[in-house]
Amino acid sequence: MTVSRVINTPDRVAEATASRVRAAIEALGYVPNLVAGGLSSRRTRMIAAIVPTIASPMFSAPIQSFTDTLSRQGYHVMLSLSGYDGAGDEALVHAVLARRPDGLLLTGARHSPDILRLLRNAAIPIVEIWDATETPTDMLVGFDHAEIGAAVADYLLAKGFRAFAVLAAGDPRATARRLGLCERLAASGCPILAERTLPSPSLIGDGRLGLRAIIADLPRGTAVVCSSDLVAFGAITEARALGRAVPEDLAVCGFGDFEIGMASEPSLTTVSVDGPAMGRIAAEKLLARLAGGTPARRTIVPFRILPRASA
Amino acid sequence: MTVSRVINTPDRVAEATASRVRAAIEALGYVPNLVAGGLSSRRTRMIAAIVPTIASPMFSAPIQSFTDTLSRQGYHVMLSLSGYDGAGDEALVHAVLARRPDGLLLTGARHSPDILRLLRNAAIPIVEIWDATETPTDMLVGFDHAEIGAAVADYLLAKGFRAFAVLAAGDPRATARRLGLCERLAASGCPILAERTLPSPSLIGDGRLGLRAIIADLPRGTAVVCSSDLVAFGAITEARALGRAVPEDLAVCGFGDFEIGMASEPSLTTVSVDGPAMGRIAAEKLLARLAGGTPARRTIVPFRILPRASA
DNA sequence: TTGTATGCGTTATCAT
DNA sequence: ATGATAACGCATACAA
Repeated sequence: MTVSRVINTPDRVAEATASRVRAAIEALGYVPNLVAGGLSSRRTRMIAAIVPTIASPMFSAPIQSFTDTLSRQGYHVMLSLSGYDGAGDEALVHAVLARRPDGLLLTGARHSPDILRLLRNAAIPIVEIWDATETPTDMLVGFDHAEIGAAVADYLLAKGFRAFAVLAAGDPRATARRLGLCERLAASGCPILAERTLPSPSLIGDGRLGLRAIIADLPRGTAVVCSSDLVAFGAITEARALGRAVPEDLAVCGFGDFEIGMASEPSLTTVSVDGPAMGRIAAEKLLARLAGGTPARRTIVPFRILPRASA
Repeated sequence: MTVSRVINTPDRVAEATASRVRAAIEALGYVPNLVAGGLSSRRTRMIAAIVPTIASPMFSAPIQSFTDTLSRQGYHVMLSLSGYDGAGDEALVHAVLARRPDGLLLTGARHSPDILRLLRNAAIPIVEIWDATETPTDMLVGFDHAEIGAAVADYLLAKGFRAFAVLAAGDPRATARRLGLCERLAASGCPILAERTLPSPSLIGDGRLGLRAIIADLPRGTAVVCSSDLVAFGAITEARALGRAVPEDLAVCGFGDFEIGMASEPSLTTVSVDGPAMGRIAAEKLLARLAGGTPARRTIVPFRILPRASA
């Protein structure tokens, strides 16, 4: 018990005793067992995070800052990669909760009833990122993808574009952006000349292949809206390889403000969303709750369209 | 005890009993507590991984496949990001070992004596990646960075280049590649006209800035060797922006075979190392040991130079 | 300031 | 095939 106090609440131990204990700890190479500590105290000081993948900056950036923020407060992050297909999600959540994390980060806010039941029974703080439902499971930090799609439409319409094509991944968030875009374009009477669904996560190569598949249908002056900067970079690369000038002949708009967009030639018009901030805020919400506070249930992070050279 | 058997060794339970137990599990929403299980069995079924960052594909790719491989076998991965400065590494390892992981993945094979003592006392399988020392702490999967540097030198010398510049990050592995390169070039009597140390992890922007800083010193025909494809992509971008043709005027060579190199214009000559394979093999080594086997202590993954358009 | 008793929720082991 | 008992290594609560 005295050893436990030396480690966790050194103030409550006489300095003479504490230094004897520390000497013994050093001599023995003692490493406290947090598994036992977690069982006893019912606090594991561990946070679980479930994201589809870390192979895309869309998730590696928030997870990086999420982990950084939590580890500064003595928490560890258990990372689980769910993929995009949704199969096995319930088993994954079950397995994660079996570790008794003190808190949980989830991607997206739509879950099956079975998963919701698991989450509620777990009775731990949960933060969902990358989405902006009005009714989060617990807490949320994200934004409205449909709104972004509409904003992109408005931007391109204001720039004078009247013909459009879409290269978008099929996951829920990319789909929401696509629908927001298409709805706004339809309301303006503008046609979608071609549309192509890409895999999630989509890479540069998917953008190249996607553009190649539709380019014959795209007259001069078409704006190609892409679901990520990687896709957009691929689309630009392919368009130029096929002799179509960007933006004079084809315009391209991305999403995510990844570093590649700034170095692209021409530089990439895109939507900036602060991924690292999302991860940090998610961590802060969990920490606040674990400290007994009541952080805002719902934080909408700003986005803004970055007009650059490609559209 | 019967519940435990239904969950872990269902074969040893009568089917009638098992189904009653399963019904109760379902009715109660019971989720087993792996913290208690781990304490009792002294197996946490958790593997810890320590890498500098996941913001670079250099590490996110291996970690992705490492995690995938382990989770298929019922293991969870606890991810810790160490940064590159080395400060706090001992505290980090200590904190990680306090969770009693069944195995550990580390980046690199050089550790302080204090850390080595911690690792040995932990008495768990350890696999080090991205390095190729002859004397791994336990197991290792990686390659010899100095050898890669020398191979790049040979390739460029064979292509006829006689003037060189280096844009390399300062971390131990990038440094090893740089030294291997410079040694070989020195042996061939070729000068390094300019050299620039970049931050770790280096991004596209670092490549741009780095090249801009040295470009005045680079005559036509210089080969610029970069410590990653991101740096190389930045260097190409900057060179072209400054009116220097690639590869006719300046040649550029990268490292890592990231996707961006294929889409780059001109396409990027680089060194291909199979990051996902490294992560998978690391996971397989740990799994083999945990299953009582004796996998090879040391696996060297192949690399090869990919001659493309930029050099 | 330090020490003692107890319980956290499992699994290993032995008994039936 | 199932049950009983005793750890596992800490932290909580209380006592001294």
